[in-house]
This record gives sequence, structure tokens and C-alpha cells, in this order.
Amino acid sequence: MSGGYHHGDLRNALIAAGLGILERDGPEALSLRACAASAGVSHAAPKNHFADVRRLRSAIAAEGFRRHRDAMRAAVDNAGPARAARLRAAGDAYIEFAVSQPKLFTLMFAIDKHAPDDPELLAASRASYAVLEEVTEGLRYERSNGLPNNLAPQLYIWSLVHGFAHIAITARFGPGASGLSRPPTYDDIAPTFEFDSG
Amino acid sequence: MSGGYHHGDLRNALIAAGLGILERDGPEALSLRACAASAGVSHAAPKNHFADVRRLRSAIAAEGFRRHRDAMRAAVDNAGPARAARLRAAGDAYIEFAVSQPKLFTLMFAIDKHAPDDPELLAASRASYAVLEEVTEGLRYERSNGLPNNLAPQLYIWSLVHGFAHIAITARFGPGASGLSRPPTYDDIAPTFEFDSG
DNA sequence: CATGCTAAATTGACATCGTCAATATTGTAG
DNA sequence: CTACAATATTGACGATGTCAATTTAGCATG
Repeated sequence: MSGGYHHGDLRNALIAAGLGILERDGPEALSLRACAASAGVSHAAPKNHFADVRRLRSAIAAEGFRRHRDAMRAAVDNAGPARAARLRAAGDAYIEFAVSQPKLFTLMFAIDKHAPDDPELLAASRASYAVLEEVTEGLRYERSNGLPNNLAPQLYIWSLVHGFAHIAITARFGPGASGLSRPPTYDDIAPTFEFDSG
Repeated sequence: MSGGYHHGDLRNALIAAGLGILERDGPEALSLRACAASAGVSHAAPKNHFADVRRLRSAIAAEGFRRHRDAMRAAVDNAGPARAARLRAAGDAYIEFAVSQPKLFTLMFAIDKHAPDDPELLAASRASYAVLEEVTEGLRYERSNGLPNNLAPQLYIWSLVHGFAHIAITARFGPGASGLSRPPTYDDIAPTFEFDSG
């Protein structure tokens, strides 16, 4: 079946091609036609699997979120039972993923380039967030500055980690490349937190 | 001079047109030709002022950073002398800017769409960061979790605020729209900090 | 085995975009 | 007044997303 008129698994082949093109040539080169060519099919073949370019990008972003989740999942599972260690492992994996694959990470959060209603992307991103929820469960969040404690600690941690990762990638604005001469880690920003007893 | 063969101030007119198109029709519509048409000139006229599309986007992003800075500057100047109030004002302005103009804010940090060496953009972004540096000066940053304190409090605050703003805009991944039913503010994430005496 | 249906891929076309080269126009310095 | 430099126009090219029409292959049904 391979090489014939019918590809067999063109949808996944296009996603794989897109991941390669994105990594190699950047987001501007990530076109429907380039993916088609890379997969060895004609320029209009993707139409049968993706309604438009946004759908293809959404599918690639969804694959990015799955890998993002897998990276955090593996790191957490490898971190032992201590909650602080698990949180740190997840944060490290989050940042490491972003820094090692900045183009994919950027696409994952480039909402303008997505299909606004892609259920696969929604599910994949929620699965990724679920790991953060898991490792921040039972986190106590006390502030002594007298301000109202409006936000869940999950969102606090996520904001901190995500912002740091995004800034490390962008490296514009402020001291170049976040002012670090080595890869950034969760320890760089880890705030003071305590878990509930147990 | 207006309406004639020579425009007079086409460069700024194109930036203004671009800001309008970005706000109204989104980043996909922000094309060189659309800006030219909106400014009432032919499709190739921008070539005399911007070498390519990336230069135009960089100029628009630079204008975004100037407005971003002005918003924080005004908020800080309006916040009185208390350091905590000034920090809060800057953080609020940062987040408010991002939420009220998400497309412009996104473009400002969309490094892939910029000219990598635009000095105007670099200067504008640094000026914006300078406000954050100012309001975080003398901030004490103590952590009791035994982790190394690697990062300057400026970068910690910036990561937190930027991440929260970016997440509030993206609103994908995790609880919809950051789980808030009202506009996010700096108070939502303000950590416990103290300033040096004085 | 033959037949027809359907999914999937191809070709060809079109509008739009960024970019370039050639040309035309204007303002201004000499 | 004249030449020149800056700026704008026109026309063209390749690349892209998308659509319509067509062709092919796999599969079920008789």
C-alpha cells in the first residue's frame, strides 16, 4: 500500500512531517503544501484529512501537548513520593520542554494559528494541565502581604513556570536570554510553599 | 502634499494602519498589502520604508512596547510613593494592557514574526522592562524552601506577571479563561514580598 | 468473480501574498 | 532651469491556501 495512490496513514504522516519542518525550518515554512511534499503526496491531498491549515496546526499542537504531558508525567513518576520533589520535577520538565523545543512550544500556545474548536487540541492541553494539578494538589498558599488570596495555587505555579519558560524562549525585553548562561530550571523560580501534612 | 504622489509620512501611516488592522481583523490580515491599501498607497509603496514584512511587524511591535511602557509609567506615577503600591500598579498595568489588547501584546512577543535585529524594537522593549526594574528595586526575596536563590526578584516578578497575562490571553489549557469571571489583576498573583527598609 | 460505491489522491485553477525590477513622479539642491 | 534623489506606481514572479473536477484504489455486495 505504501507508495501507491492511497497512502494508508497520511494524517499521521502529515503531522510527523509538520513536526520535522517546524523544527528544521521554522514556523514560516510550516505550510500545507510543504507538509504534503514532505509526505510525498500532492499539494491538495491534505484536504481529505484537514479542512484547512489551522486544523493541521492544531493537530501538530495537540501532538506537542501530548509530548509535553508525557515529559512531565515521566519526570514526576521518576521523582519518588515526596510532594516537593514531584512538583519540582514537573516544573523542570515544563521548562525543559519549552527550552529544548521552543518552536513547538510556541505553536502550542499560538492560539491565533489554531482552529478555535479543535476537540483533540482541547483534550491534549487539558491532559497536560492535569499533571500540574496533580503535583500541586494539597499545596498551601499563604501570603502575608495582606492582599486577597484570589487564585488557586495551581494557577499561581502555572503562571510562574509558564511565564519563566516563555520569557526564556523569547529572550527579548530585559536582560538577554533571561540573564542566565545555563539552561533555566524550576529551582530558579521555585517559591516558598508548603504541602498539607501527610 | 496629502493625496499627492508623495505621502509625506507614510511610515507612520503604515504603522497606524497596521495597528488598526491587527486590532480589527487579526494577525492573519496584517499584510503589507493590506496596510498599503489602508494607507491609500500602492502595494509596493511600503518597500521604501520597510525592507520586508518582518520590519513592518517589528515597527508595530515597537509601538506596542512604547504604549505598554507608557501605560505602566502612568500607573506607577499615579500610585504615590509607597513601593508596594507602585509595584502593584505596574503589575496591574502590565496585565491590563495584555488583556485589553491581546493581539498587540501577542505580536510584541511573537519573536518569529519580528526582524531579529530591529534596534527600535530592542530599545522599546528594554524601556518597558526598565519600568519593572524600577518598581522592583530593593525588593527582598527570601525563600525558605532550601532551594538556591538563583534569580533576581525582577525576573521572578516578571515571570509571574507575564505568565499570568499570557495564560489569561490564551485561555486554553486548564480552566477556561484562567478560571476567572472578571478581568485578572496583579492582586490575583501578588506574592509575599518585602522591600528594604526606607 | 464481477460490479459498483466510497474514500482518498491527483490535476488544474484562482485570488492573495511578499518581493523584485522597471518606470514614473515629485521635491529640492545647485 | 535643470539634474538628482527620494518616493510612489505598475507589472511580474513564485509560493500559498483553497476549491472544483477528475482519477484511482480498496472494499463490500451481488
